[in-house]
Amino acid sequence: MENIDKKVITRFAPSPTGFMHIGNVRTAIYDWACAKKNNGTFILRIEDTDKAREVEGSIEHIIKSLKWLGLNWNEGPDIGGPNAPYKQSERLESYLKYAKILIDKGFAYADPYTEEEVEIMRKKAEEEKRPFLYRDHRPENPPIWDGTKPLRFKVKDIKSYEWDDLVRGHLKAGHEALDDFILIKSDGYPTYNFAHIIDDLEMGVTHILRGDEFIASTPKFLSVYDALEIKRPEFVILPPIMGTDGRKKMGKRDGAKDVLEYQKEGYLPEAMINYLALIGWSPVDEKEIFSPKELIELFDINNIHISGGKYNDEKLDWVNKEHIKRLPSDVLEKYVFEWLPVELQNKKIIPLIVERISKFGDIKIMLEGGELDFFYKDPIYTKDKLIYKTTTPKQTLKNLEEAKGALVMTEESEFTKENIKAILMELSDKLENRGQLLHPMRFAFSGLDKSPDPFILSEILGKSETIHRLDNAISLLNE
RNA sequence: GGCCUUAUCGUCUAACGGUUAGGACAUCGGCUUUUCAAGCCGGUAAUCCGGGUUCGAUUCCCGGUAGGGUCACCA
Repeated sequence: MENIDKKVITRFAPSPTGFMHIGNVRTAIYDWACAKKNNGTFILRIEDTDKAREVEGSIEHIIKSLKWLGLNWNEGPDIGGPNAPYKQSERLESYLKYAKILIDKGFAYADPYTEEEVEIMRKKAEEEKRPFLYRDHRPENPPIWDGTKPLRFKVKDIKSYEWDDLVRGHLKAGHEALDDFILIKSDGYPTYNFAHIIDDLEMGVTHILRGDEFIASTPKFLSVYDALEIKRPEFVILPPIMGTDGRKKMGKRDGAKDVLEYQKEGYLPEAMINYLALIGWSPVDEKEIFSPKELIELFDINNIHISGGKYNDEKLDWVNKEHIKRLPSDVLEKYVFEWLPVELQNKKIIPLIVERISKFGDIKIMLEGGELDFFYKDPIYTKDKLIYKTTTPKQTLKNLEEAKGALVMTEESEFTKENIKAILMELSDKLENRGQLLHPMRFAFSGLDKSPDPFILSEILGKSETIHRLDNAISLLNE
């Protein structure tokens, strides 16, 4: 409410340690939707302060993922902005500036110990079954900080912090959550705990959306805000996304895959956004299928859930299918044709494919199963396959010849599935069982146990090919 | 283990003290039908347990149980 006339500024701040998985993506979606909803600014910032864990090519990969999804940012490393640069490794001066302020205020000091020495103290505390706190070992007369030692924050006021989160409400932490943590590492790079605060301050970020793993370190952040005497942004804790199996939070280890894999499998970006938005948030009217544009309109931080949800790819498939159904025909055609060999790139077979897939990658499976072979080559099958269970070869032959006779009389321009259905239904209704005609027809066209109906098949094949395949079946029966 | 936190059908969720606890996915059944798919109709299925507060608790409070998070020179 205090931000009512203030512009909303959010940021998505991944570290370049690998690909984007659905957890990262959902955070980005909420950041994006939250900013867009309020006519605000959405910033992409790269948190590359851990050089050891950095993975080559990650930044490009992250940008590619976000672009595929259409989550466009207003400021970022690739496009710049008023608070450039947007990579933390290029913002070291800022961190140094605020580090000096903290030193001057007596809120920071050089850590004289080596990493190994601290580790020994930690182990000892562990053995004695008491929590390790660095501040219990705080040096009396720390050396002057020259940048070669870690710079630590000095907690002056050990207390239990309480604060308000826009999703979780009132939160609190024990005083042991407060410790003299490292602001700047011995390699000169800042830690997340420090860097994000400075960046958010300088970039004017109003809302920080992040996972619940940050609840425990929030008191550390608060103590920095206090020491710097700056106003903190709104905190928005997002519920975790659990993996399909088990109850563990979804991570790269268990099933969380690269979001670009979904692109490769033929999922629609708008479907990914739709489904992922729904894990941990839901609109007031229970609307389940929405476009990214509609999401922006519907989105409200107040409707973000508190507890976590499991990722479920069956529901993703359903959402994706719903989005495929809503695609304009020219866009749909473009997508489908990408997956088809040239000889199958025919508008007529699109509906037949679309009702059988939930993602475009399923087309590949149809192709491999030979489900679409009928379209460009004569089916191969044995005589007995033509005979419906309640009839004889002789009767089947008669039925097919009758049907052929009727279809031959049909004009090429009248060769639509509706007309064909009318003709064949009339004939088959006279029989003891419709299957006595319709089954051999279908088989003559497709040569498959499972296939679309003979009417649509016939329309797709066209008059001459239809007659040709009926002739093939008839001669097979005459053998 | 300490601290923090969460808890509605199998899954995602609605409910903001009073509902036959609603919807969606999945599942099952039916319709349609020559098979498959799609579509339409319908069914099964949930408030973790125990105490309070209240005329009345899914909802508020306490305890238990179970889950998650965190305790780095990672973010």
